[in-house]
Amino acid sequence: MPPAVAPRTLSTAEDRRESVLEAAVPIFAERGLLATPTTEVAKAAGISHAYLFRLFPTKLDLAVAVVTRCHDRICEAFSEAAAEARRTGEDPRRAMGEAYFELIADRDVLLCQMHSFAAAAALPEIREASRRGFARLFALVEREAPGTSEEELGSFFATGMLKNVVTALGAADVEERWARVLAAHPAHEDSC
Amino acid sequence: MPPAVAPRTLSTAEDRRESVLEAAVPIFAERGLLATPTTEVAKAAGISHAYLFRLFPTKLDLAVAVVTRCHDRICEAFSEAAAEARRTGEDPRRAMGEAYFELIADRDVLLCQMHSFAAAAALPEIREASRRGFARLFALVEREAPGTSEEELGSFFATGMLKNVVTALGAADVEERWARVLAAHPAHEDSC
DNA sequence: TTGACAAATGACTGAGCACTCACACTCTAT
DNA sequence: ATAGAGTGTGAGTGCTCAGTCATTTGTCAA
Repeated sequence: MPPAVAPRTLSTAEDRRESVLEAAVPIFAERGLLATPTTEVAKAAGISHAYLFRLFPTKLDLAVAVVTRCHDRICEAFSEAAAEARRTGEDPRRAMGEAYFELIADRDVLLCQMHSFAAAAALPEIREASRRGFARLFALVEREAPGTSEEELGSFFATGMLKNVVTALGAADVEERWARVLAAHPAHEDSC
Repeated sequence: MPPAVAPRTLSTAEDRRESVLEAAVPIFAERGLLATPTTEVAKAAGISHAYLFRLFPTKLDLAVAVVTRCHDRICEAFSEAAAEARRTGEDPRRAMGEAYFELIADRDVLLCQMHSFAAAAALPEIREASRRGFARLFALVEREAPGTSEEELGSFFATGMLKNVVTALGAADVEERWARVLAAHPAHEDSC
């Protein structure tokens, strides 16, 4: 609503879109961006299938919104962790890493993100959304942890991507050497 | 072929399965394990849809075979690179990293792998196949690059997972700082 | 030749799915 | 009251797709 004319409450349609996204994230996480039926999203959001398409004209529009929402959540978690670290004098980079690990523990955000990366190659709209998300995240880390070298930034994101896979595979439940070693990484927790 | 009984040529059905897998990898790479229609796989493999289901009883069976095939390819590339490095006196770990980077350049194997990781959470059969693949790969690296510390193993695989995402997002085509920095990682190329 | 078995297919089926349309209902401003 | 805009839905429509079945074709041994 660009003009300041309306002093009234938020548009209900906008609220609906919000709650639909909230409901959609775990569903897309399960089956992926293409294989998730919109009927299930509508059911989970408690609205009719027809109305879902009034709110999001196509399934792809919905998928893009879901991916963007996931990146929003990660950015949010990083910001909060960094602010907290600044307050307590902790290392902000490490705080963000830990916040990420906590965030992906519930797997919904994690899996949406992984599905979006995998689908990015085939769907330009998803690719753009994923790139935007990564760019925002990268800028945020650089801003909140100033003085981090390019080398360290690379390691930071590499570790995050490994955590993604390790979590998606449920390595914590596997009693094998590869799972133990990779789940424990990084073990050092200081510079080299 | 475990028993030495049959001195005759390979079963033709087995050959077909091979060529179907070969054709299926790029197709699953595009749309993912769930959203790829079996009709397209059959068409690409040059067989009827009906016969596809004789060769692979369900779509999930086919998907598991495709995932396994991708891990086979990676293992193969690693083995060859390590053997070559042993011959020339190069660092085998670095050789394997480079071989991986070359392998995923064509994206088919890469994308199948990423789709499988994302789908692993929801599909137990895919999860098992992915874990098996990761386990094989890990063991291979440990065997071919003996003396590698757990820390280094973690970094090795973390870098690989970052390369996956960077490649899937086509970061090489993006003129932004995040893309440049992450695509360049790791820049050091020696121990710390 | 024939019998037997494996390879292979065309033509279905039944379910699910993205998306639409005509039609309510519910506000609020006049 | 009532018009008009926005919220919301039931009932489709036409298509796609996983999986099946009856049948044909190819191969080879006796």
